[in-house]
Amino acid sequence: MRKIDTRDFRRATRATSRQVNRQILLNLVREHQPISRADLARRMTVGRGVVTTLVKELLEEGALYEGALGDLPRGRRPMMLHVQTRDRLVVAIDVRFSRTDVLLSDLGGTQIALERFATRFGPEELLDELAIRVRRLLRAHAAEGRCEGIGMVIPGMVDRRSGRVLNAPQLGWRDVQVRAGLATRTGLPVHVENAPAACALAHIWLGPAERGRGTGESGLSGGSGIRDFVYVSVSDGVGTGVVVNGEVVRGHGHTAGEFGHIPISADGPRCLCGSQGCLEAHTSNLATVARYLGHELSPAIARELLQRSGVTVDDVVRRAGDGDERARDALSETGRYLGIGISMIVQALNPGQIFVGGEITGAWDSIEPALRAEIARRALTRGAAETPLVPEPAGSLPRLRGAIALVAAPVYAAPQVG
Amino acid sequence: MRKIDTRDFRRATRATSRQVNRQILLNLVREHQPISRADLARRMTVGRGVVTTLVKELLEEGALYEGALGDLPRGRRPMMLHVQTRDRLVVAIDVRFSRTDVLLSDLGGTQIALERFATRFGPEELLDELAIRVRRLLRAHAAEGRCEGIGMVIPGMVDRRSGRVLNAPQLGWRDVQVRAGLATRTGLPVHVENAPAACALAHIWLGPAERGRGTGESGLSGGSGIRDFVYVSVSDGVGTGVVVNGEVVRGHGHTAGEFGHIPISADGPRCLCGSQGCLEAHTSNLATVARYLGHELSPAIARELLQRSGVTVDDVVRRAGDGDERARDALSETGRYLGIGISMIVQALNPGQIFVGGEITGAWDSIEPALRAEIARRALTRGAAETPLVPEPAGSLPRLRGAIALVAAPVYAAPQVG
DNA sequence: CGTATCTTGTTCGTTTATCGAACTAATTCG
DNA sequence: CGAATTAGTTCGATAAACGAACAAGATACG
Repeated sequence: MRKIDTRDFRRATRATSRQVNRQILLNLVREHQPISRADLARRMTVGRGVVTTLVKELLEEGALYEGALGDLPRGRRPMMLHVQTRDRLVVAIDVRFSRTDVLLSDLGGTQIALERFATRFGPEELLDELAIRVRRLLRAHAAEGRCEGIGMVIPGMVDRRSGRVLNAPQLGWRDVQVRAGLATRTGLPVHVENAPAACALAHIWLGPAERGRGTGESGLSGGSGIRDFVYVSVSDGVGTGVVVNGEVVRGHGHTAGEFGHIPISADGPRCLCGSQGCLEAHTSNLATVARYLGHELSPAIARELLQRSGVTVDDVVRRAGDGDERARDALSETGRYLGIGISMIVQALNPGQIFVGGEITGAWDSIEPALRAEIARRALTRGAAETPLVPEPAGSLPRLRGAIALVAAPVYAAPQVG
Repeated sequence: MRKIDTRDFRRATRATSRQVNRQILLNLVREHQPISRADLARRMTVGRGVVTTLVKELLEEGALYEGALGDLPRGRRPMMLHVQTRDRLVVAIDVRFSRTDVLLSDLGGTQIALERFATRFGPEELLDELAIRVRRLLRAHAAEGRCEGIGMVIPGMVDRRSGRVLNAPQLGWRDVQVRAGLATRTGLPVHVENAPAACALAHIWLGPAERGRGTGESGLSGGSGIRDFVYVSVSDGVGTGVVVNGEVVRGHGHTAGEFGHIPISADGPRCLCGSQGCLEAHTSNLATVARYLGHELSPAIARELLQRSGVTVDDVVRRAGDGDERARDALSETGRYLGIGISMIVQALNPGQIFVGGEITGAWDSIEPALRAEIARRALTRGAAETPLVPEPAGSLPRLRGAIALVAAPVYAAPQVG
């Protein structure tokens, strides 16, 4: 029931049908591999002849490969098909205040090599440094012809289409053309996105991060299958990625998902954004640590306090695990405030699932009860009250997975038609 | 960048290309009529031959008709095309606590006949009554073969796919199969939807209501062109319809858009939903009248108070227009609270436009300044702060227009592919 | 008035997709 | 070994876009 945009539509040409079916087939293999041609034909309710020609095309392009023969009780044994991810590489970049991560990975999310360095705050200097490291990384792994592109996530507002960073307060950037700068330096296609939005994208395309990571089999099983969910990222800031109908919502001015700055109390602590009582001011890592130290202060004062005390969120999480009651209470209170914010998301968008990412998920048993209680208390329906909550530990590098998804998504996405 | 749903996808068949192009063409005529075949070919960047065959098909189906010859400086004069709306009728039904409206209209939204009657709260009784009235209405206007379907809007949660009302507190309905009941009684296709979501749908497909309504030319110009917006309906309850990428968002459990029950104050008035300080508790018509009468009470008490005083929102709006300072202050305060709620919508979804519907728009000059100020104060970007606000008076029957859109949308929507 | 020019709309042969039936290949069962 | 069964390929039929040629209807200009 989508309206056709008469200013910007895509007409069906002779090749469109094939493109659509090709992409459906590719995704069926992705989510059901290993799978035979005959099985694909049955799932697509199409003759096996069509599958033969589509698969031949995809094999020639290197998008699929033939594996072993399958087993059947009777008849000829089928040739099993797989998606090719090993020879299709991605450079994922995560820029943050404290440091910048550069990861060489394959399209399935399997990590190959990870580098870290102190972020340079001048955009040109950072891009120069990144270009050098990307070239070196690709050469070191003989990956120069096999890299499909660069995905880059930024803590701030990004115009994904033009590849411009609109405003990243943590980096002090405003209106910076990142895509063109890095693309000309490296000769690779570059995708830039806001970090929480990219994390949500990773859950669409790569599924939730595995606990026992590093397995040979990739995480390319194709995500949770739920097409309406919200990813809540809790770290220095609090941001969200909103997914509706299998697509990330970016809004009219590329600033959708800024749930971090909705007010949840009229007289709460002052926030960096200038407002008061924002969700972020109550639930960021800074707020949690300040609360642990016995203060509910404005971030400017809290930041100073923290530097003096030297306590980090990871410390609070660890002490909670060791049974420190004050740490558990501080985290539980963060969970309660987070619940107030998330209950608004539930009422506004009725997502099928909510992912929570960040360091505090390390103390999920301190967070979850208060969070769940607050959502249940405010929900209007039983279904909304029971919206599944899924924690994602910061150790699984969700932002880098988001950067990978930026490159993977266009490879597997539905062609735009209409 | 949409992910293909491998559990529920639509494969491209031989007919798909044509269906897509047919629908694009239909929408181009809809939004640019009168328009010639040659113009359509240029806009679609396709040969005129394709347009000829597509148009022939649409003419035979009665979706288009040929009008007069156009004028050109040189060359053969083009035959102008129009969409057929006059001979394609719709029955629109708006069920509310106070009354039920039944409207016979055409696909373009031009009203033909309107009936009103007291709502019967038994679902079966109401459906019986509706079936009788629909049949009578169609016979009286010799429209029995020309009716495309029935659109019905409900104040409550609706599963649009199955046509069930999940929960409508105002009517006291729970789990009522409305669609099947009315379809078998009338023999017509029936579409059921939550009222604010339908109002949003009307803005997608019919555009904003005209001030000087009743003009011969229909409102089928095709909407505002903005594909991300929110419709906020303020009446007995406060609800919203959320539109992302030209499509209404319904959520995982069909309850998206319940912004009315997000909390905007911790110690605010108690709401009918059981919670406290909900947006609805601060901004519903009930709340506005109570505030005018000098109380900020829970709705249960307020309802009784109102019945004793006999004052309605329309009275408050009228008195504000006459210069009553107390009325203006009460409405301004409603605007301020509405601004708090809407600023959350702006931060969450960054819509390109916000429509406000309901009786209080009759005193827009009392509402708007406080509303605008609150949004600007909380917005994170200049673009968000300047999000256009568009009032829609209750007199333009937005809910009935929503019901019409329920029938019109599937006729013109993009075919689902992928 | 006659002719060149220009634009609209139709027709028709070419290419390329799905569709479906026939065919070959590989395997198990009796 | 032969019948039955399943996988995968091939090939002719059909229907769509594509593109060039053509007819129809209008103006401009001698």
